[in-house]
Amino acid sequence: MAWKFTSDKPLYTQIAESIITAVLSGEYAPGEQIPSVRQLAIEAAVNPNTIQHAFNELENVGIIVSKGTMGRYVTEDVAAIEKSRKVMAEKIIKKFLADISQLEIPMEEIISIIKEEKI
Amino acid sequence: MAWKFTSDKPLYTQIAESIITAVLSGEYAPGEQIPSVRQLAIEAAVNPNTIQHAFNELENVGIIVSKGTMGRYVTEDVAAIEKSRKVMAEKIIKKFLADISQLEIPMEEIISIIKEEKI
Amino acid sequence: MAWKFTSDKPLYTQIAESIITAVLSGEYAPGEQIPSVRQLAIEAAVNPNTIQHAFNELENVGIIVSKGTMGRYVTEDVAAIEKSRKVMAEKIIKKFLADISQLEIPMEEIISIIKEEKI
Amino acid sequence: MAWKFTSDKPLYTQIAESIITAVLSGEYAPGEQIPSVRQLAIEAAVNPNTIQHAFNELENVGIIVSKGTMGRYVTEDVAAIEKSRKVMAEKIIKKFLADISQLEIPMEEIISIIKEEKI
DNA sequence: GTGGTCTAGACCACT
DNA sequence: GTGGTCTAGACCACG
Repeated sequence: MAWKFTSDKPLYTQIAESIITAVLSGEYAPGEQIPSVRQLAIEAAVNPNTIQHAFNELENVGIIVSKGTMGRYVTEDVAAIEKSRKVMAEKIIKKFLADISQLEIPMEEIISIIKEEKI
Repeated sequence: MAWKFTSDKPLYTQIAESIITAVLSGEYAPGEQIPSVRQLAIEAAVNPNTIQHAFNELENVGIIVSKGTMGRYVTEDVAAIEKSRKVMAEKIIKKFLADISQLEIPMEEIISIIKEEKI
Repeated sequence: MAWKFTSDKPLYTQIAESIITAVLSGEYAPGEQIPSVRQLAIEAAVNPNTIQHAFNELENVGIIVSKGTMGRYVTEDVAAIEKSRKVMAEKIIKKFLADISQLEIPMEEIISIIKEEKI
Repeated sequence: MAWKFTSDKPLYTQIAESIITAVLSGEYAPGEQIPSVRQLAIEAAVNPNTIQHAFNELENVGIIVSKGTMGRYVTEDVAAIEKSRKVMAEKIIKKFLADISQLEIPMEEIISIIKEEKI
């Protein structure tokens, strides 16, 4: 896990996103235990409260589940993970389209720029 | 100008974006005078300082120029406007790609979703 | 007289400076009558008040003298003109040195840049 | 930091310039944390908003960066600092030449005056 | 009436 | 305690 932070988003959001990425990419498998708050806090060199906040977000989304004193685990519900992926994708794409449409640029041009950038 | 605000972004940002849109779409022509701070404040039902803040951002970008007591005007430098459009588009697209790439979704799928949404 | 205005300084200052330049360059000779407020206002396409304001500044500096209903004239006191030139030069240079010294750039470099720019 | 203000320029400009000077002279090192808005406000005996305004200018120039609730820092990008120095120098020199050229004083004389003043 | 600056004071999110 | 946003209200220079 690479812990690099920017300042355009809250820390806890960035941490949550990192973990989501790890789950979606399979780095954290379904049902696998997630490192503890304290351990992650040390790893990422942030305040434990921040990790806690990130975990709360992830539980709300349903990507991780807390088993009380036994720690937190990636949900075993693979469908839930896939659904999260879709929901997030739609959210991001919707925001993107809302933003970009203000610029009055033809759709084909946008797509061609995307393809270029992606190379 | 429709003045509907959300709470996910600062007011002054949303106002600045509205004006940018108006300029890029040609609603405000190059060299045209822009409504005064106080007038926009009333229209948008916000504090004049907030409008001023928005205008400052636009001046930094170079889209509008202040002529002191004679009011504010859309820049006559059409190239500057076009450049702003490009710069902003790249910024938005870059952010989008950074966000979406975390989800590990194949590029073709992303583009097809974009096309669908856009319809 | 070329009447182009920028917005970084008040109009009346720019007009006063234009007239000073005309005097210092000899375009307006010592003792020569200066165009009337109304005439200059039309020429420069500005409000007569603005010209008036500029004239006041110039009278304070002593570069022009009012002869009541007979109009305004460039002072015949050539020494006064020369003195104005020096005073203004020193003022400008002082401000320049104050500004540039903040940047901690060696003097020789500054002078060499000036010489380059001037070419 | 000596907090003496004149009234020919806005407070926030003077504050911004003070900080720039501190950065360019190395008093504030790259990556170093800058005193908080509130603290500077007390030190300089001005309203926090005024400090904030000054900081905004500096962020636009790229000399300082905000890390959200973790405070503001001098940019670690030394090249950015050097670039700012150059850009500002050119701006000041350009303005100076524009001002001084109106007085129709030979270049050599100007330079000699500068050298004298500087002594 | 126009832009611009400044103050005082409040509220919010984040750590 | 940190930055950030917003309001309300005041004052100034300019035309």
